[in-house]
Amino acid sequence: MGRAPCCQKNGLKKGPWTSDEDYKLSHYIEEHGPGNWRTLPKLAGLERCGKSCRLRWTNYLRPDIKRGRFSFEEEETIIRLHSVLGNKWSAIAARLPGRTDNEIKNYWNTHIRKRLLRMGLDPVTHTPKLDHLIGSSSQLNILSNLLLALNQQQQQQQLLNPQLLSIVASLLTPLGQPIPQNQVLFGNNNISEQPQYQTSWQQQQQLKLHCQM
DNA sequence: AACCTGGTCAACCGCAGTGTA
DNA sequence: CTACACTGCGGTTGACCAGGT
Repeated sequence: MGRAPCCQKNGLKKGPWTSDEDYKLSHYIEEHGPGNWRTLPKLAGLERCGKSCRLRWTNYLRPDIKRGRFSFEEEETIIRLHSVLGNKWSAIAARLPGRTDNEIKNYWNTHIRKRLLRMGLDPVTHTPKLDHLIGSSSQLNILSNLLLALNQQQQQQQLLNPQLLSIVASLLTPLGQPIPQNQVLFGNNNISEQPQYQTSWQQQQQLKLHCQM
């Protein structure tokens, strides 16, 4: 339970790695394996702490690391897994061969997070940001996004709040025309074909309340 | 050309979990 | 049971770069 001893004591090097250090580290690990990270730097002739070496190896030098841009499929996988796992970057990385948790975390924070925000989705909950929802002119788009998110969750066999579902269903129902639940939940393509939607203030408040839960 | 701003990402920091003496 | 060592993880930082003014 104790804290790891501070690794920067006694003049150990910090900051960006040189190609010489990279060579020493990867050469040593290829010959001996990582073994004990604490003793590795000394044995490999590096003036770094073990923690720094481990990070450099796992995030950069490991031979099975896939570099370059994330594919569309990878991006979709990250979004889907994040909606289930949250900020469990290592768990997400475990399902994306060749990608590191650090890389995924960076990609999330710099690309995906912003994209979701632009779409009016909360990057934490993957549900519509209700600040946008209330009084927004693009209410229908946001509700569609919510449906999409719910649909994804359902496909992943997650537990859904039935009350939330019924609220969303009612929000998307044309005035005085109840529509079958299946159509709402699985007929995303039909959303744009619905003639007219009205959302009452009470419905919005209800939804807000449920989404905050 | 110089400066500013925002995006990107490698690396660091600190905490928590686990193993062991 | 306790203390310590080691490892792993998530959040944050800061250097670097490109594009805009």
